[in-house]
Formats: sequence, C-alpha cells, structure tokens
Amino acid sequence: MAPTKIPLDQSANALLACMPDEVWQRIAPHLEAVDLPLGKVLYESGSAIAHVHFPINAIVSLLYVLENGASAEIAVVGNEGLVGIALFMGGETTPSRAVVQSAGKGYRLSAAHIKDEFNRGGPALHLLLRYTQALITQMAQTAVCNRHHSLDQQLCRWLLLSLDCLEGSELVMTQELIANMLGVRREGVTESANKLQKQGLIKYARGRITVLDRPALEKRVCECYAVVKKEYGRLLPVKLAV
Amino acid sequence: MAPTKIPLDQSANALLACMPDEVWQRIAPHLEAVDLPLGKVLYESGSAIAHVHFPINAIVSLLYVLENGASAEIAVVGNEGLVGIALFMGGETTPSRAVVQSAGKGYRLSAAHIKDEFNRGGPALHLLLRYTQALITQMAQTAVCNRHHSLDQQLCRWLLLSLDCLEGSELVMTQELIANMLGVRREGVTESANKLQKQGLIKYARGRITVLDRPALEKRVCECYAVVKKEYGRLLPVKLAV
DNA sequence: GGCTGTTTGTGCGTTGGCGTACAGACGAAA
DNA sequence: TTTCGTCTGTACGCCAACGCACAAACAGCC
Repeated sequence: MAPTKIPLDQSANALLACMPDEVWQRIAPHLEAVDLPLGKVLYESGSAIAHVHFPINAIVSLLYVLENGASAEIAVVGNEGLVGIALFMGGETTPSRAVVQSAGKGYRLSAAHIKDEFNRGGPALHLLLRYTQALITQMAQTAVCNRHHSLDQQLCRWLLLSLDCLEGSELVMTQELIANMLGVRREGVTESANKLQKQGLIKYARGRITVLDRPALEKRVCECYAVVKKEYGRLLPVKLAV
Repeated sequence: MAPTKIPLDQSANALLACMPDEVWQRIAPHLEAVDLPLGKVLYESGSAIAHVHFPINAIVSLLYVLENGASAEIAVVGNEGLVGIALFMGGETTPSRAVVQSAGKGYRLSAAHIKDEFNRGGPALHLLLRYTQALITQMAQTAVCNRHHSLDQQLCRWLLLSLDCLEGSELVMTQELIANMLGVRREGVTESANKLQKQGLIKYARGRITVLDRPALEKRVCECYAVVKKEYGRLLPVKLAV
C-alpha cells in the first residue's frame, strides 16, 4: 500500500525514460515498484482500472477472452510501454484483460496521477498518445497475422516480440501458455516449436525456451514483426525533446 | 479545392453532433463537403494524411495490406466516427490504408485544423480520444474474431456493422469486395452468403444485398458484434456535456 | 439480338489447424 | 527411490477454408 522506498530508475522503462525532467519530477514520487508474478491480472475485462503499470523486466499480455473461454492475445507490453491506456483515453475500462506473461518487476502509478499528468496537456500527453498509436499498430497487425499467416510464422513473431522485452535469450514459458496467447491448440505449438528445435533455432525444455539462433528466427518470421518494430521505432524516439 | 458552400449539418455525423457549440463554431467554417466514391483511398499506408474525414452516409474500411497483396479489414468507419486518427495521435501516418467501401458523402477537415482543435485540450480532445478507444476495441475484437470464428459468423458481423452505417437495408457490395475486406476467398463468401439467402435472411443479386431479416442475422452473429456495439455506446454518449 | 465483361455458383483435391486420446519424460516432493 | 503432477510428444480422424478451374447468369452496350 505505502509507496515503496526502493530507488527509482527512470531508464528502467522506455516510456518513463522519454519523459522530460519536469514531468519525471512530478510523477516519480508517486511511482511504486511492484512485483509482477506470472499470471497476475493487472486489469479485468470491463472492470475499473486502478493503476497504469510500467513494466521493467516483465511482459504483460493484453488478451481478449471470448464467452466460451477461448482467448487471443492482441498485444504484448514490455519495458517499452505501459499497461492501462484506457485510463487516459477516457474509457476508464476496456473489454480486454491484462495478464503477466513473464514474471518480473514494474512501476505502477495510480489512475488519478496518470490522468492528472495527462490532462496537463504537455509532453506526457503527446508521448502517451504516440505510444497508444504504436499499440494500435500492434493490434491491427495481430489481426492480419491471425488471418493470413501460419502458426509457424506466428510462433516466430511471438518469440521475437517476447524476446525483445527481456534481456538474454531465455524465455520462461510453457507451450500451454503460448498456445493460450496465440489462441491455438497446445499441440500445435508443440509441433511448431519442435520444428524450430530440430533446426537448431531454439532449445526447449519444460517451460524454458532458449533462443539459439536469433537471425534464423528473423529470417523465418512473417513481415508483421518488422512492421510493428519499425512503427515503435518511428513513434517512440529514444529521447523526447523537452 | 475551395471550401464547398453546401450548408453544413452538424447532426450528419455522430462525432460532430457530439461537439459542443463552441467547438462546432470554430471548425464548421473549415469543413468541406466531399464526395466519397467507391474505392477512393483516403490515405495510403505510410504516406502523410492530409485530412480527417467524417463520413455522412459513406462507409470507409481501414485495411492492412500485406506484401503479397493479401489484405484484411481491421475496422469500419461510418457516420459514427472519423477517418485519420493518426493525425491527432501524433504519428501523422499509419501503416494502414483507408478505402471507401460504400459510396456516399462526408466532410473533411484539414490536418492543421483538426490538430489545432485537438491541441486546445478541450472537449474535442476527450471526445476524439474516446472515439479512438472505441476504434481500438473494434480492432481487437476483429483480431479475436479472425482467430476463432467461422466465416459464416464473420460475414454476419460484417453485414450488421455495415448496415449500421447506412439507412435502409440495402448494401451495394460485390462478394469479391466483401472477400477482400474479410481477408478470405471470394468463393467462401459466395457459399456463406448463399446459406443466408436460402434461409431467407438476405437477398443477393449482382452487387446488391438486401437484408430481409435483421433479427435472424443478429441471432446468428458471433458475440464480437455486440461487444463492439456496446463499447461504442458506452464511450460515445449521444450528446456530450458542454 | 448478340457480344462482352462482370458477378455468382459449383466442384474438385489439398492442407492447416482442431478435438481427442494417450504415452513418455522430467522434476520436485515425500 | 518412488510417486505424482506437470510438461511435451505423437497419432488419428475431422472439418473449414484454400487454390484452382470452369460454368452459368446477368447487365450494359453496340
């Protein structure tokens, strides 16, 4: 409950890192460092969102869940972004669910504080909106990818996107979980992952994936990965002009 | 080129209708009535967007086009919305394409004017952001629908969404076009449409679809339609408080 | 009326992913 | 060391959608 007294690191999250000093000074006192354990739900479909989260080394999935329980991931958020855009977009909530897909840490900021900063209309607003646009691109590209690309390709895309959110080349992630994210059968993931393993691109063992040959993965992935990456790069320059 | 002198009707587009008088007075002089013929491209992937468009009785599709030419619609915009959110989101452009899917009329507003109004930070900003969130919901739901629902269901969803943008119960639209939007084969659409026709839900003839039994369509459509509708209703109240 | 181009209908064989079922493989705990 | 639960591998039939090829129906135009 009480704000954590752990020293804050502005560079731990790319979005925070882009904030001009003035903004950072204002919000830093209200940031709380939080643990984001695997499976933690940051917000639920339709229910009010209490905080935005800035992942540091965790990965958060935005999922749409259907009535029959089937689900599909529409976007991934890592330390390049933030979870809970509905707060400043004005909807307060959204019909999706945010779940921690890879455990780690993050900062959170209460709804009131993020809205307050947003409504000042300064650089934070523009930064957050540009980030939102990047997220939109990711969602749209996911929609197209779901329609036109094979599971093999989608798995590559997913591995690369997740990898980009972490350091190192290891993901802690069962095939079951991946299947849920991609909205496919577990067995399908097993098959695709096996192909990759047999060709030496990845190593797989009981919930640990090690990427052995990232360039080869990039050669096999569909264009969707590059489109999204490029758009993030374009919309979120390393350092925002003050 | 010169602004059209046709009398403007604020109620012709729901988003405009929601604008408080003060805003309307400011932007109305810069609105131009434009024709939106079938197939017209309002903006192209990656190129600068010159205007936002407020459809009146036209329908505009937001499409992602893949390298191999395959495409998929990620959202539909009718008189409840606006085309060109990238302008005020700060990205200036987006990797998608906006195409008129059903001919009609609309208003357009230059990039400079919409940004100017947006940056005032008043009610227009909040309205546009709420609309954007609704659009995000539509995109995300499309992604899930692509993944989990049958072509039959998706066709129903598409028919209903299009119908909602028009008055009357007739769509002018070839199966080929619908197939492009849904990102499926034309033959697939033929088959699905035929099922609907045989059961008396629609009537089909050379690019004219007449919906005969809308309630039956609504019974057959997947949940995605209702989710999107509900979210639009929630985020875009009929009249914005001034 | 006859021609032409567009739109719709139909019939293949193919395939990617689904649902189900079960077996092996491994790790942690007893 | 054994047991148990989790994770991964494999197999089978099934089905929706695909790609391709072509026929039929229709509208507009000469």
